[in-house]
Amino acid sequence: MKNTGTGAASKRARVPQAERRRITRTKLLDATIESLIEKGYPGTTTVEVGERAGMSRGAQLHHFPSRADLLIAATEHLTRERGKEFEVEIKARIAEGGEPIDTMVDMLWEMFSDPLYWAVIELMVAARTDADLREKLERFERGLGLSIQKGFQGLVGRTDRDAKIAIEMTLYFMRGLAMERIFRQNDSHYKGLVNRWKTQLRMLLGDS
Amino acid sequence: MKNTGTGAASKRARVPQAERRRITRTKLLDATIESLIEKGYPGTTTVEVGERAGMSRGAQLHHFPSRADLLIAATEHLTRERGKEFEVEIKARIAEGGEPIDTMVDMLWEMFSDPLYWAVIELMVAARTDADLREKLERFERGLGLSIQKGFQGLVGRTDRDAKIAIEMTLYFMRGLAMERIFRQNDSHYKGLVNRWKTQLRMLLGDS
DNA sequence: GCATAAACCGTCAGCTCTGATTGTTTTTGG
DNA sequence: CCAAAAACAATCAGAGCTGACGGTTTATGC
Repeated sequence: MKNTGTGAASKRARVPQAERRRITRTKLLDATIESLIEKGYPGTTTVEVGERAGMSRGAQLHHFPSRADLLIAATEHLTRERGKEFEVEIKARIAEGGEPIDTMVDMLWEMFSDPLYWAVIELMVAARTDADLREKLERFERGLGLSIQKGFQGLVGRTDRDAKIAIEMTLYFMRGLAMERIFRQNDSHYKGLVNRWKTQLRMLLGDS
Repeated sequence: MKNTGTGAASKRARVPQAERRRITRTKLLDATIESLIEKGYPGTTTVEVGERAGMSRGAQLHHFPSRADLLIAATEHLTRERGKEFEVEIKARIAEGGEPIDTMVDMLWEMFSDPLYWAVIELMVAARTDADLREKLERFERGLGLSIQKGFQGLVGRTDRDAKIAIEMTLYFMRGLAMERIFRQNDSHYKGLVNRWKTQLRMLLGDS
């Protein structure tokens, strides 16, 4: 679609390097996340990822020289994906007339119960015994945490310590709840607990 | 101390098979847990465990023919260790004059923040993508859950649904909080949150 | 005691995973 | 159009892990 430099007629659509690079890397990183979700951290081998991405060994190693590079890049990939999205989405929902705290809690639970979060958990547990990974993932966690805090502040207009802690506790509760889903897949039960949490959160915020 | 069958004098203390077996297996299982804590699930190889236990390859494979057998046995080991202990311990502490709910929450946090719980988490996450392991670990979780529920019921005399759910929520909160320790090792911060939870729990129980 | 079985030992073959290497195609800059 | 660089391809050697195997020691039942 875009002629750069050369004469008049561009016969076929050449894909620029930068774009090819981006596409291939994305394919590989998506495959990594997918594998983390389905096979877990130990099952996510370089071969497994390569096959999922339909990528040759050479191409893969060209972009990510080692398995560690791949996994670390995967967490950065997650960071980009889940980055600012939260603040925007929550504002949108409130604008549609949702009750702020209910909406907040519901959105968080959607996030924690999303299959994508399994990948985060796999990486998190692996990060415990892997300093490099831990450093990257901490960035992710902190970033997401801040985004959530801001989203919340923007919606109830409270920046005090108690409000912050209330959100923090909410996140911990959600994480613990999310992990229970390893054993039990009873969505309605979880939904019930999440609803109870709304009341809890209101109390934590000193509301009634 | 006990002569079985043979004549009168038992010259030297022969170690009976059953005892040897128990000792060796325990050594191997302890080494497995230890390795899970230090090296994580993927790092817990059969060689690693064998070395930690100071055990030959043959002996190891005699008792646990495969790595999966070892890991599954390790969760059963955990189950035995952490079995009934909770009910007893909590009663003891209350008897010493501890305020029931505070004591309960403190004890739970001690449990979740114990290094041993890292092993549980490693197994839990691995169990998500491993059906055999999941089945065994579910047994562990359920058993522990029941033990905690009973301990709690015995101490406040409530068996209603709300009380049960309050405890359940407490466990989820603790689990999520425990995982945060992968990134931050700020014990006093966690202690503060745990203390706040005590208030939460009282509210959940309809106390004031 | 003695045969049997269980616990224990050390080595090895087979497999898988990783990352290195060499070669080919495609894009870019001049 | 051409040289250089980047993307892609395929094969391969090395390392680590698993589980099998044959052999040794120690306890047990008769």
